[in-house]
Amino acid sequence: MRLTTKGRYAVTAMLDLAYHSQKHPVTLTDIATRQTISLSYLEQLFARLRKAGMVKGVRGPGGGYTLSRGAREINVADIIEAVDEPVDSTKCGGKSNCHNDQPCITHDLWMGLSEQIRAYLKQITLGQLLERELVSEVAKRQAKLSEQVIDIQTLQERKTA
Amino acid sequence: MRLTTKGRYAVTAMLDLAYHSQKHPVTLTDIATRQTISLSYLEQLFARLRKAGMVKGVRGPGGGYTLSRGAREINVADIIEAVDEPVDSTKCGGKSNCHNDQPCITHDLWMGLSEQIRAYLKQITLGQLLERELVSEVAKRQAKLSEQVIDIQTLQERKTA
DNA sequence: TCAATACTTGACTAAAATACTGGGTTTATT
DNA sequence: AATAAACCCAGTATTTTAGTCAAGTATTGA
Repeated sequence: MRLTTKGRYAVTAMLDLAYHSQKHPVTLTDIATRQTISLSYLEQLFARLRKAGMVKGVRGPGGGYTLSRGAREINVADIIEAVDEPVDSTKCGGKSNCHNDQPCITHDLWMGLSEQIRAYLKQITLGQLLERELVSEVAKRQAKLSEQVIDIQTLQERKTA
Repeated sequence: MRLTTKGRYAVTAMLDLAYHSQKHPVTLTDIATRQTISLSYLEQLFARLRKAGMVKGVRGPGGGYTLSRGAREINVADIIEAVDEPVDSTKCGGKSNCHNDQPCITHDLWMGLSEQIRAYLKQITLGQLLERELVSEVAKRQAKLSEQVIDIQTLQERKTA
């Protein structure tokens, strides 16, 4: 899970879209001027968001983009993953030479942390952000999270086994 | 708060250091070979980490780097912020033209989210990662977090006031 | 002292990602 | 038909990443 300006652009644009596309589709030109993002860059981002099934394009005059689901069904992690290139970050992936090795331990530690962040962003939806329920909503789900979350200790034990 | 490969390198290297520098200082050459990171790149990263006061360099034969504090006193957010360029991400900063404006609302929404992530990573220390207490430790602090966390609603109200 | 060790600094560079420009084509509305 | 919009590419400037190279400086052990 990376967190770059690209992801920020995507989330910002999706927030703008969610906010304005209640009745009519919203054109990328509108979002571009409101959020001061270049139109063509938005086109690139929305091409990916469309492929990921998060937005629907409506062609022709009066067209634009709408969310393909409710704002409450779209979470931040999915938006970021849709526009970001999938990062391998494995560096040892399936290689057998990296076995019970030091690099792999710290690698697993990072992976576990990264997974935590992803799980965290997965709980936060556009709807929550717009409705400003973020704090309470997230707080409510934290108990659940601590059980769902990837168990690093298990990962470690698999490695040394 | 960005989350890039650069930050990952830094955290990985710091984990390696925390793990190995219990008795003697650890040379960057050792970390470089263990974690397969180029020595000179590590030098760049550790120059920043040293300036941030997170590590101490020990010169001369038998020298190397050690943590300047206990592993439990060093959190992941600080490591990442030490090596990453400070991202402005304001885009409207102190400009008065961005007042009660649409861009600023979504901007604030993103800032609030970003702050949440930072607060989250701030709770996670090298010590926890090494001791594999991550899941339970974090779970314990979640109740506190929900109160400390930045209140987006307040931010919004300041804006429209 | 002297030499080995290791940190420090800076300039430079290749590669990748980011952000953007500009040209189109297609589709649907009026 | 004219227009407004999505959609599609090819290219490109900028920035960041990750690394190389080279010439230092400081410290310690023998």
